[in-house]
Parts: sequence; C-alpha cells; structure tokens
Amino acid sequence: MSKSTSKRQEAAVQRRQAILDAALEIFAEDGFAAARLDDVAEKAGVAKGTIYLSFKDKEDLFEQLLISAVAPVLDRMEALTGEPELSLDRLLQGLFELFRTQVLGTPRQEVIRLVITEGRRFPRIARIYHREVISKGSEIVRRVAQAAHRRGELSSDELARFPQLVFAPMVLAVIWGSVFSRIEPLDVEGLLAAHRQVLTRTATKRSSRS
Amino acid sequence: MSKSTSKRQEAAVQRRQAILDAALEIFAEDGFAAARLDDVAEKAGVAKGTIYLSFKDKEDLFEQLLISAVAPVLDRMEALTGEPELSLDRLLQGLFELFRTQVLGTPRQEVIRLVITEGRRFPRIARIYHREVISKGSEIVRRVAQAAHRRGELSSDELARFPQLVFAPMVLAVIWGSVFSRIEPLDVEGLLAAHRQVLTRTATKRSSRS
Amino acid sequence: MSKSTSKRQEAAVQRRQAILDAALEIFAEDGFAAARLDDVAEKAGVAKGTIYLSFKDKEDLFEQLLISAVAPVLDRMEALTGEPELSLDRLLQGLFELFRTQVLGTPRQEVIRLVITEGRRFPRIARIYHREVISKGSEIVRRVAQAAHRRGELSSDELARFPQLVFAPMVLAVIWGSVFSRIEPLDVEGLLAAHRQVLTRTATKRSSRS
Amino acid sequence: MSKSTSKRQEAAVQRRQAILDAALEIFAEDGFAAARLDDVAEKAGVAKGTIYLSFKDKEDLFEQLLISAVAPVLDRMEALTGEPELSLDRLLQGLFELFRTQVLGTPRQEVIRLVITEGRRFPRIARIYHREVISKGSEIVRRVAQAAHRRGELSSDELARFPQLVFAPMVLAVIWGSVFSRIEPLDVEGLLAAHRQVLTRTATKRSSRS
DNA sequence: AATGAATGAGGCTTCATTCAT
DNA sequence: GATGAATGAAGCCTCATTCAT
Repeated sequence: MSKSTSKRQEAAVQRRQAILDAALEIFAEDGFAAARLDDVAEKAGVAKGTIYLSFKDKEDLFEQLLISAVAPVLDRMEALTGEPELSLDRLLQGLFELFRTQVLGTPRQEVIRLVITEGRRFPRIARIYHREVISKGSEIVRRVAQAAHRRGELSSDELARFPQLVFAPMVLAVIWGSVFSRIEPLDVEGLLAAHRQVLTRTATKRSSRS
Repeated sequence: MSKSTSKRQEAAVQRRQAILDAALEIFAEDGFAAARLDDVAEKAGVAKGTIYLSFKDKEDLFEQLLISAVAPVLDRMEALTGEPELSLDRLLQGLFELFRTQVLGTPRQEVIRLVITEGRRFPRIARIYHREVISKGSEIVRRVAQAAHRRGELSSDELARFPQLVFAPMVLAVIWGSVFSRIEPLDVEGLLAAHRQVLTRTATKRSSRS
Repeated sequence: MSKSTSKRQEAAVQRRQAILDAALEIFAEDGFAAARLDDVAEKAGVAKGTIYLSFKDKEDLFEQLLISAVAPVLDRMEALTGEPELSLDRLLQGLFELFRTQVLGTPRQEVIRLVITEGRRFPRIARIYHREVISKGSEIVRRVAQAAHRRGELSSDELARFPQLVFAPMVLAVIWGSVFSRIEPLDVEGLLAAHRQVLTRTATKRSSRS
Repeated sequence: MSKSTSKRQEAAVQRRQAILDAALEIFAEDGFAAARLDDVAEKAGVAKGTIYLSFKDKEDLFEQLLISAVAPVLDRMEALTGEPELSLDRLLQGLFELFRTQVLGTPRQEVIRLVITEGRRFPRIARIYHREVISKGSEIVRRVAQAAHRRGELSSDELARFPQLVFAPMVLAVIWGSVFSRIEPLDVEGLLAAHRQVLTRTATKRSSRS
C-alpha cells in the first residue's frame, strides 16, 4: 500500500537534484577547475558536506552531472528515429526545432558547453557523450541522408559521409552564445533556417532538373 | 636599421617567446585554471620568477599569449582579401587551405581551442578575437557571397547573412579533435571538402539552369 | 533478585556493550585520533547517533571503554593477593600465567596497548590505571619480595624497591606484538619463562649458600 | 676553493632541521594523527607551505623524522661492539650509561616513544628501527651473553636467547615517563641499577660456587 | 529510544605571487 | 636581470556532533 518512496527518500532525491542543478550553474559559469564546491553548496542551499553524501568528490559530481543530462535529450531524439522514411527536410526541421526548444536557452545548452570545454580532460564523459548522443544523432542523419540520396532527393552523399555537417552550426551557436554574443548577438534561429536552406537546396537541385 | 637591439635585449625577447610557447602548450593541455606556472617555467627553461618580469600575472600571461597569436593568422587571411572579384569557390578553397596548413596540427589550433573554452571568462580576449579574426573573416565571406549572389552565382544570400555557416565545420573540427578524436577520428579534409561541395553546389543550381 | 531490569533495559545494556567492544577494536587498530565513530557504529551494528545515547562524546567513549576494562583484570589479580606467604616463584608463575591466559591474544592486550599509546593524552585514564592496576600489582610484588628477602629467599631487595622489573618484559611483549611481531615474531612464553628464571635464580643464590 | 655548501644551501639545511625538530616536539606531544602541521610550522618559525619544500606530505615528514633520528644512536651503540671480550657487567654498564645520557630527557626518548606508539601504523618505520636498532642491539647482547656463558660467567643462556630481557626496563622507563611519571615518578637510574644487579647476580651465583 | 542525513569546523595540500640573493 | 625558496590564501574533503523523523 505504501508508496515505495518514503518522504525521506524523496527529500534525498530532491536534494541531490538541487545539488546537480546548482553544480551545473557553477561549473558552467566557472569551468570545472575554477568552480568552488562552496558555491555549489550555497546555491543548492545545503552545507558543504552534504555534497559528499551523494558524490564521491568534485570530479564525481561533475561526471554525474553530465551523465544525468544525457538521458532526456536522447529520448527526444530517438522519437525522431521512429519515422522510417523521413525526408531530409523534415528531419532537419525536427532536429533544429529540438535544438531551439530543448537546448537553446536551457540548462542543456550549458551541458553541451561543458562537454565542449572540459571533454578533453574527462575522457569518460567524452565517451559517454559520443556513444549516447553523437553516434546516435549521426546515425539518424546518415540513414535519412542515404535514403534521400537513393530517392534522388539528395544529389550527393556528403551528409551521409559527414553527418557532422548538419550539427556544426549548432555547435557554433552554442560556442558563440558563450563567447561572442555579448559582443555581437547571433540570430540562432536565422542561422539554422539559413543552414537548412543551404542543405536542402542542394537536394532541390537535381529534383528541379528532373 | 638600428643596431639598438643589444644581445641582451635579444635574449630577453627570446626568453619571452619561450615563455609564451611553453604557456600555450600548458594552457592548452590543462586549461587556464588548472595550468600551473611551475610547469610553464619548466617547459620554457626559466625560473618561475622570470615569468613575472614579462607578465603581470597569470591572467596577463594568458591574454598576451592569445593576443600574440592573433596577428600572424590575420596577415594570411588579409592576403585573401586582396583579390577583388573572388569566386566563392576560390574563397572557400583558400580558407580551407589556410585552415588545413596553418591551423590543423599547429599551435594555432590550440589557440582557437583556448578562445573557445576560455573566451567566456576572458571578455577582453573574446573582444580581440572577434575584432581581429571573426569580424574580418566574416567580412570577407560576406563580401564575396554578396558579389556571387549579385552575379547569380549564388541563388540566395544565406552566406552573406550568416558567414558563420562557412566557418562552423572548422570550429567543429577543432572541438572534435580535442574531445572525440581518440574515440572516433575525424577526416577533417574530407569534412571540409564535403562542406565546400555543399556550399558551392547550392551556387551551381541556378547557374546550371541559366 | 530484582525483576527491575526489563527486556528493554537488557537490550540497552547489550547495545552499550556492543559499542564498547567495537570501540576497543577500532581504537586499538587506528588509535584514538584516527579512529572513526562511523566505523565503531558499523562494527557495533548500531547507528552513529546511538553512540551518543550512552556516551557524551568520542573522548568519553574512549575513557569508559578503558575504565570498563579495568575491573575484570583486577579481580583476577586480587585473587593472588589472598595467599599470605606466597613464594616469589609461585607469584611469578601466577602472574605470568594470568598474563598468558587473560591478556595475551585477548582484547585486554589491546587495552594495555591503548593505555601505553594514549595514556599521555588521557591523564584520567593513566590515573585510573595506575590506581587500579599498577599500584596494586606493584604492591603484591613488593610484599612478596620483601617477605622473600626477609626469609633469605632473595639475596637483595631490588624487586621490593622496583616491582616494575617484574612487569617490564610483559610490557615489552605487548609492544613487540604490536610493532615488531610481523618482522620478527617473539616467543612470549619463552621470554617470560626465561625472565622468571633470571629473577628466581637470583633468589636461589643465597639459599644455595646456606 | 669554495666551500661546497653555499650559504643558501646551509640555510636550507638549517631550515629543514628546524622543521624536523619542531615536528618531533609536536608529534611527540600529540601523536601523528592529532598533530597539526600548522603547529609544526609555527614552532619551526616557517610558513606552512615551507614544510612541503622538504617533505612530500605529513606522513613523509613523520617518517623522515624518525629515520633521521636513527643514525646517531646507532653510531654510539656500535662503539660498544668494538671491544671483543666484554664482560656482561661492563656491557650493561655501557648500555645503561648510553641510555641515561643519550636518551633519557633528550629528544631521542621521544623518538622511541613514537616508535612504540605509532610503529604499528608505520610498518616502514618499524622495519627500519628493527633493522638498525633492535637487531643490532640484540646481537651485541647475544654475543656477550654467549661468551659470558661459555666462560662460566653466566650460569645460563637466557639472555642469549632473549636479549630483549636486557632492554625491557628501558622500554618500561620510556613508557612510564610518558604515562605515569606525573602520578608516581620513577627513579630510572635506580631501576636500571637494580636491573643490572639482578642480571649480573645471576652470573655471580655459579662463579661463587666454583 | 534509535536512526542516519545533515552540518560545518578544521586540517592537509596546492600554487600564484613575492623578494632576498 | 634572473633565480627559486618562501609565503599564505584558498579549496577540497573528513568526520565529530546534532536533530528531525
């Protein structure tokens, strides 16, 4: 009859989440090395020692943080995979929409930034991100691009060979937002729309011929 | 012409450069916060105190380092600007060649990485990079893209509005090399060649019609 | 006689004893300062807070532990006192037997070790040990040695003046067991037998003369 | 021509020694675990960080401290070894004199105390002490005791088999000084004199017979 | 009474910066 | 100028103690 999670367990989970949320903010702001756990604790509203109830050390907190942020993005992306014969244009629409609504201006943007800035020094995180996000995203693009190419929708196979080309402007957008946006704001939506046009107009070429 | 640079002054300049070279390696390896001036001094073959003869503090060393790395890239890039009516394809060829030979596998790659990873926390550097590299590079692309569009070589003005689209894969290549290349190597030359095809095929479309 | 000890009270007593037993092991293993109450609680099978129901703080637990370990040894030793005109040899036999069976390889050995290693920083414990064990043991030896001397059984009064000489090898045995036994095992029984021979042969001298 | 030790080197050595001296006092007072390097630094008159110029960490400081204290004692003891056919009585006189003048009331007493109290948790130190002090001291006693036994000077071979019997009262004296002397002072000189009488009187027995 | 999550003071250690030589 | 030993502020982490449940 009893809910399987007691109040105490719930509180613990909430507390853990509060720490993760605070940690994301602090790590994103200062980077791993310069971030202070004091600040994380204060922002999370807990004592310093409390962090160590859930995490072995600073590095563990950082890794758990990034790992815990992978799952949600994934789920969304895999929804896109469902449709079998997706047109490239629809796929790009879906991906960019996902990026706009689920990443831009959200904590997930910070997660990506941290993978970019700290991934080199955290191989485990790089590996997880590659396995769970990069390779799956690439696979979807590759599959759709190949189908489009087969159907004559795409004149060539560049996107099938380098799915990274699809994601490159999103990566740039994240970095720009972090480094240059205060100097020269970037219209990310415009950028992605233009990118989509560039990529799909390629497709239109041959089809316009026929 | 002047003989005013004594041997002693030359030695001082060399020493300063040795420190800058060492600093780039160390900062690139560990990031600003985690880098240790001990390591910089050792790699430069000088005593720790010597660093402070040329640089006010760690932050100053970091900024001088990135600033000193801007000029050379710039010079090269401005050579491209010389030619008045460059075709887009030739521009891309030039830019990618510049990237391949002058950036990939060189210390400049590390400079770009540092701007990406640390730029947020060093607004002065972000501003300098934006002013000296980003805005000038964008301007070149913009100009050539507009001319190509006017000539009907490009069907639309996306690249003129978002020159960043040209650079995005290079940014991605730098990050990939730092984070994921040990997991899945990236054929950067192939990537850039594919990127060029995508961008220029767009141009071909309408011109093939006419 | 009284039925006043309820099951609950019994359980509390048992719990307290479990904590004391666990504490002895942990303190003996790590020393007072390095011992962790977490470990004590775990070994005792209670929660950490439970310790504080019986003991004011870590120091109190430590003192109670050593105090509670004094009584039993005492009782045994006082049994030896009973016999009025004990020969020195018989006394030594008794003492060494007591040491062999009641101390060696038992938790009491650890108690002695703790008095040796921590006594300096716990004057109250030193005082209790001195009053309850040292002075009483010395008194017994002194009395018997004096009687033996008076009877001409002992040629001199060294043992009466320095009863510590009787106990020194036992102290050494405890320390050796803690520090050097893994490097060079010590045959404690042999040591004590040899010690007894040394001490009593002294006694034989004059008696062999007469 | 120049002295091989520069002033700077001398200062460094002196500073290192000051740290070692301070460390001995602090470690002896508080024990390894409870000792604070802040206190060591303050007593040595240096900053906290200075300790780490000479020692890797707290443990290293502790080990170096005890190791550095071995050599001098050793040298003295080996002087005793020189004489080939030492009588037992003369050996004991020598050893006890050495103890009285070189150990009692000196920092070396604290070193021995630390070996006794911390040796269990520092196997390396236990091993070094055993190899450099214990085994050599035992060897000397063993050799002299055997010769004395062979000459009929000693009626039995207990001391040859258990040289520890010779040292036991010294060990006891060190511990007593640390734990009980404030409660009941111990006349260490008297104790050792009595001990010598006990040990040598044993010898007299048979020789008085012959 | 018993629990164990939460607390936060305190210690070890690192490292940017200084300064006497 | 050049050095590198010395400094001490600051951060991570532990653990005795408390307290809400």
